[in-house]
Amino acid sequence: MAEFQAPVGTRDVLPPESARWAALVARFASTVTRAGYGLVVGPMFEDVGVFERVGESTDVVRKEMYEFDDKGGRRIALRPEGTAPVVRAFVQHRPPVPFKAWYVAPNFRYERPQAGRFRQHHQVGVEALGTDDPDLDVEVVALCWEVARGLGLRHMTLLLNSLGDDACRPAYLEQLKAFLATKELCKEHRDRSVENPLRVLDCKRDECRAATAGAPRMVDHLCDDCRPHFERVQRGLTALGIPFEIEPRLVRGLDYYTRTTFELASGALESAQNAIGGGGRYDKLTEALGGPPTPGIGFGMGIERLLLACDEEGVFAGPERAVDVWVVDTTGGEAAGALAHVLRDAGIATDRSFDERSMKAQFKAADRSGARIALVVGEQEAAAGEVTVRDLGSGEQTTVPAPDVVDHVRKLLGE
RNA sequence: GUGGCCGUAGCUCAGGUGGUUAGAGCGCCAGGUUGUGGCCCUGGAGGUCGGGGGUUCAAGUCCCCUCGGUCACCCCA
Repeated sequence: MAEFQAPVGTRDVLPPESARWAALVARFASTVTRAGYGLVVGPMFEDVGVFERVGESTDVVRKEMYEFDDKGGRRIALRPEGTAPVVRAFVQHRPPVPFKAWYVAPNFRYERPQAGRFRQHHQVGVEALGTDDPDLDVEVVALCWEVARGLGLRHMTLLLNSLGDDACRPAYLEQLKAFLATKELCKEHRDRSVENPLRVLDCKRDECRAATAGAPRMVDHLCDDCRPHFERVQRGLTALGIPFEIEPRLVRGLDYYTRTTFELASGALESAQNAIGGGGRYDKLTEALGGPPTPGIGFGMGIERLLLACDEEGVFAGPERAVDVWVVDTTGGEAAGALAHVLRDAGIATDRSFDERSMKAQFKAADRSGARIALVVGEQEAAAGEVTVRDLGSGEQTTVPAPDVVDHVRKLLGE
């Protein structure tokens, strides 16, 4: 047991697993970039207020934040979620709308780790601000769906709901509150139900589950703005061939959501944590952070959970090899250095052995690396100014003049 | 925050009722093959038995504490 280990709830992602990680991020970036989303890079810690402002009654903010005072006495929190920082940046810089951004960043939540849950986890996500056009909802939800589909995931359920807006939600909340007042709730929500009755719908405990069985549903009380908005989102998704289920209990963990909320659940994950992505519309968030009224919508997807789901479904294995070519040099190693440099300069992924190991050892290393080709520089080749090119799959090899090596390798690699 | 299970080589694990120098497989290194990988054979390196305390003539093995891992509840990616 090493003296120092990664802190509780964190882990190290090393090669070769990290290559899969990088490939996932690249895939995500490609998908959303093609839809006009630009990368936003920001701090991974913020003034505590950025998060407090957006979710006072949520677990994430109430009891899971990593908070501390920095040396200047500022109250800091490691970001527990991705939306508030992007919205804070939007309010600070006021970029032209629609502002469509994507990110990849770590999130921190002080929870007990378990399968698919960490204290530091990583999310890729998008945020789009500046319009409440339901077509944007469709675009954003579709991106989330397509990213997962693109990885090869098939066993997924898209849950959809609408939480209404300022026009219809207050009246609904009163109804819900009145309904819940006659029920026995779990100890957690006995008091909190007044503060935020929606939370009760989300509670998994038996008491609350039973109490909310016949509760009024927000989707049945949407106003004349929200109802057609929600209907258009559904029509749009249907038109794109994206299947979804209306889930009236879907509240999500953060308070800022309005209208559309959604969650992508994996049917392949057997653990309790099966949400691989989630998000929704947050039309009041910019104002809460001191900005001009600006509607927005976004989602986040958990990289760890996406990869877990991929494991379960046996898809998205990641890159097979790290390099295509391995240089074997028994003349001291300088020739390997020179040859590797030339190949790398030509865009061919190349590695080599160090420490003047035996030819046998170098070939073993070549084999283990997964390289398809070994280049051999021994005494004979060095003397003749040649290089032996060996196909590690078939075992066939030929010796060519050193200047022709790159061309030969390219041909063998099928480029 | 609460609870279950588990901590022996880099990894996966053996080590009845406590008793001599703690083992295996895989991996790693070297040799068999003084210019060649995958298969095979041989050898080698590698362990504060998570840590601390206690019981005992004697603790990997029993007791306590602690740290860590894992799974679950709540909630979430």
